[in-house]
Amino acid sequence: MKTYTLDQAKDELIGLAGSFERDQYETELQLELIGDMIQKARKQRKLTQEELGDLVGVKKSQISRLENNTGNITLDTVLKVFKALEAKVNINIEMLNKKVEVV
Amino acid sequence: MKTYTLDQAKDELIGLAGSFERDQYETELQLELIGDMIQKARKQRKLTQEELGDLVGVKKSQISRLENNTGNITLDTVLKVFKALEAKVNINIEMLNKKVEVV
DNA sequence: CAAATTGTTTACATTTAATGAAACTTTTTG
DNA sequence: CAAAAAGTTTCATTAAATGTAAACAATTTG
Repeated sequence: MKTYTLDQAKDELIGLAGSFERDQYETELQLELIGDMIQKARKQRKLTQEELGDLVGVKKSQISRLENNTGNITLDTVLKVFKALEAKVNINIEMLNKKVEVV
Repeated sequence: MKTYTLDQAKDELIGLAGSFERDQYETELQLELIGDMIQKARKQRKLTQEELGDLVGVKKSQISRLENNTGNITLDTVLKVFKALEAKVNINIEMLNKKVEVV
């Protein structure tokens, strides 16, 4: 596998490895985690990288790169991949410390 | 302003325009909406595009492009901008129709 | 209304994401 | 273990994101 940080996150966010108690993964958006979420979703679908690649319309090598957080993925790519995985992507923006001027 | 679709979304997702009842915006991730979320957050902070640009480290023209959904933003940029806006970005992946093979 | 501020668009350069092909590595299977 | 399958990495190319500056346009203000 890869780094420990990812595994920690996975355990915490997705439940124990191997179990499918949840079908919804939520976390703070981080570049390093998006690839992992792709991989997790792909494995849940029991697809190989090549199969997912076929669904998305790219080669398996590209899927590998996306999963391994090479570079800096674009939103378009995120959406394409999760659409192929029949997953819905939600985003949530939380404003911190309400410094809003009350005019 | 821009298109009606965005306004509809805003009304539905963020509450009536002008009111700040919510400080959290959540929606299905769409390329066309991310720019709007940036703009909404920026305005909530009472910042001009130039000021936000300074915080992020880019020119105001770039902020404009991001808000107007020119192109296809990268996750890195998404994170940079919302960090400057002191906002937390959460992402949520929801697996649809559980086609998971039960091995 | 005129000036100032704010936001948009364009032109051009630079960087980088996306991608395929093929070699290479790792894992799985029989 | 050997073959097959799955995954990773390298090399090269293309397209697009990003950056800056400057010209424009729109909005706000006095």
